[in-house]
Amino acid sequence: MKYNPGRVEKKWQKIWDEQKIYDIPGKGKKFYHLVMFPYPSGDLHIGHWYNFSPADVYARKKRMEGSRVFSPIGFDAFGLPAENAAIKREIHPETWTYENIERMKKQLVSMGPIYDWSRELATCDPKYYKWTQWIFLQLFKAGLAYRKKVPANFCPSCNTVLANEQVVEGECERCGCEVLQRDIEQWLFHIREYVDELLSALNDLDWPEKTKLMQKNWIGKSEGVEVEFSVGGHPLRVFTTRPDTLFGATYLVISPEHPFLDNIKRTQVQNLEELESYVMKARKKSEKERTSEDKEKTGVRLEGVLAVNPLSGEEIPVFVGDYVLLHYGTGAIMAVPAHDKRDYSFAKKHNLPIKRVIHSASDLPYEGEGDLVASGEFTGMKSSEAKEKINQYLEKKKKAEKKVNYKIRDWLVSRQRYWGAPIPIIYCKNCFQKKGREGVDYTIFEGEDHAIIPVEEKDLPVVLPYLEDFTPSGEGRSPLSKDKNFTEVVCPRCGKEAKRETDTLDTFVCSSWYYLRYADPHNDKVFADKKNIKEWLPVDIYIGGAEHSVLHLLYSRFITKVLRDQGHLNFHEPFLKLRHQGMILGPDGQKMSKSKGNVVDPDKEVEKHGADAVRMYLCFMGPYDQGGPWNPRGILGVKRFLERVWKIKDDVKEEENKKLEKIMHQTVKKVTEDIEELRFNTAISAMMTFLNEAKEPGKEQMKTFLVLLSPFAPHFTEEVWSYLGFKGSIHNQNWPTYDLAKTKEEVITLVVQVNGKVRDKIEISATKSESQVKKIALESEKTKKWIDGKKIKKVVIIKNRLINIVTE
RNA sequence: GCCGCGGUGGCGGAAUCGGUAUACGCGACGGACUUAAAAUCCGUUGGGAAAAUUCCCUUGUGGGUUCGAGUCCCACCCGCGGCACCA
Repeated sequence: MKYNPGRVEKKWQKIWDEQKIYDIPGKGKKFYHLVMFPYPSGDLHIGHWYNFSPADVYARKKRMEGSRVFSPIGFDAFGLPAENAAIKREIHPETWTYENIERMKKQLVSMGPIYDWSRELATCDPKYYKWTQWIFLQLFKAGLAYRKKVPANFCPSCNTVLANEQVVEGECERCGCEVLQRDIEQWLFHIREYVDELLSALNDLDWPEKTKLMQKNWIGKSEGVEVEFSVGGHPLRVFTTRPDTLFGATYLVISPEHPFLDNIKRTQVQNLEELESYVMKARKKSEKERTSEDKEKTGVRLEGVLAVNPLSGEEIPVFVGDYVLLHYGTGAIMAVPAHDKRDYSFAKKHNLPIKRVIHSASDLPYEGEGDLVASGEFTGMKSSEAKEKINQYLEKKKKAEKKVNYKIRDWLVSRQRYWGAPIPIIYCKNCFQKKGREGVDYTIFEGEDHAIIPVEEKDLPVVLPYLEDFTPSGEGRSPLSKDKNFTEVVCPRCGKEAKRETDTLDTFVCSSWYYLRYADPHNDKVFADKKNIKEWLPVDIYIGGAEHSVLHLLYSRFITKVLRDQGHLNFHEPFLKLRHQGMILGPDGQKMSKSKGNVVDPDKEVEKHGADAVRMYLCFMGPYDQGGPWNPRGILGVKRFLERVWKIKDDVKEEENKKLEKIMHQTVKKVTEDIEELRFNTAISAMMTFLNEAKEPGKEQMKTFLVLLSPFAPHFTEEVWSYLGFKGSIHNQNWPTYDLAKTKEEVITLVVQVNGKVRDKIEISATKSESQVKKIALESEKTKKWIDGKKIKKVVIIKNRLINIVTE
């Protein structure tokens, strides 16, 4: 009879659940095994399966090796798609989200994973986001959360702030209106405070080098100098990493938003109209447009304004150009067209002088270092020396200061949206009037000065009200601003009328600490009890997509460090070991998408072949971190493999099959090592090789083989296990061990090479000495033919593998 | 443009420290079983020459190091991912 996965899988899932066989045992070394929790977007797709099922193989093997494996799951449940679905399909975001969670849970169960459902969480649950809000308050109290005007994409027709994703080619995705950049008072986290540690601590992490490098580049530390120019009589600082090229600075460029412009605009700039229209235009462009390589670098010269180079005393023109960004460096640059390609193309376009100050044989622009030319008293020095000397010279004159700049910006955490955790802040006009600007945090809210009052911890959570109408409010405010019951509150400080913050938190805040909550998900006194944190954290292995290499992983590291500094945690890094899975492509080798019609539906595959076959095929198709195309026929290979195991269960003999002893030990070794390194594909091929040899296995051999297979095909192996009358659940067996001595071959194939070319292969005993090997090789008829009277120059012997005879 | 990763049969891929290239699987071809087909089982399967023993070629391209290179070095070509006027 053929194996019937549909019936068998459901049967065992029910039994495992009833008997709670995956409950964490009391003994053993703790092992926190984490997968990136899914966003409940609708259905579990094949990418989720690719993250979760090979990860589950790993967890199961660790468990059988005796670790207390903790493998929780939950849902990253706040976010924009819920709101979009709500508006499109007239279903409340909450209903939509929870319906999706229910469906996805069933699909997750169908994979047969060992998840501990008693610890399931969803970030949109008030019991969860109470602590997200609490974490916000910790940052606020530590001075790490602050308000600032930040430009946002704004659609003037919908009157709403748009996410980057909602801006399509500079237009609003809903109404097609041109999107503007508009400054809005928003909340930010001061992640820059932690950059040095975020950077240096990367070294100790067992993460892919690629991911570490991406974080490093994202932080983007660069050491340089701020140099003061005199512009129209006013001091203006520029940041440069190349003070050695100062003599080559032929103009300055200032960012269009730079407040410095106010100093000189009215009094000195002769082409004010041109300038203002340029600034207006620049404000419409997104940062991407401004900074795109293929777009021309635009700018407007400030007529009537000159800058004085502090080193050469030379007077040079000044431009406003949108390729200079306000938030990086000082928002102004000295342009050295001979030695910077962006300045070079700008200079070419505006016909500005290009002055070489670094000697090199190559064409301009030359961005490397070298000997200085045409640089006054610094001429002839090397770049490195000139940097020092020029710094010293300018520092003495108080015209320069060493500075470290970072590319990373502070973390913008407020969102003008409904489906998120409300920011636990109250704005009080009365408190501001009473205390004034001294001794109180204040901000502009609804156009007036207000004191910023954090919600009292005892009043958490600030519950997201159930709105019927969650369309944007207009004026770029969150839909929450329309609910007076929510916005109108009593100030916890003075007891007078006050207003609630209506922005919600970025979902990255919610997902930056969920791995802590799993340790103690039902606690309503603290975010997680210290004892539980100590029991499980930090995470021993974290498995998920490479698309989170920067944001999620960096934010989680930051929050961990903040909570540590507030005395709530005593470790430094949340994820000790990190691994990424690759991406599953459609059968055509393209990214899966509905429009291409190449989407693989895991539910259908499970129905056709069984969850075990899907799990195994995902493991087998290629290296885990590379992913690859789904081949609908490929899954038949692993399915046939399982069918063949199903057949040999009836050929199992009481006695051991001596012929299988060596390959058995080899297979145990290979599968054990490969799973540890997440090389699931080669682990499976080793089991296939074993099965190809294994006719009439002994009872113990069959047991061992089934246990090796059980992490991959948990339902199937449990069924065979029980069919053969073995006791208990296969999943509570110990992981098999092997004897290294018994994996060794007694007879090896000696490869005989003459001058590096294989000329013969001879079966010999592995115990032969080097001189015996040499004798055998030289006596071979096939070898003799190639040596044939030539003088032997050299013989190289690699033990138990190869001999290379080198002739004249 | 910069950074990172990769390029091996018809296809997915394997190959420890530089030591038998193409394991394992898919597909294809031939055979067994069957009235037939599916399923299953057995065999063949990198390319070329030859009746055959056998020989030559082959890991994107071209060079190099080495007794020996898929693996190391240099240059180039192609594909994928990330970042991007970052001064």
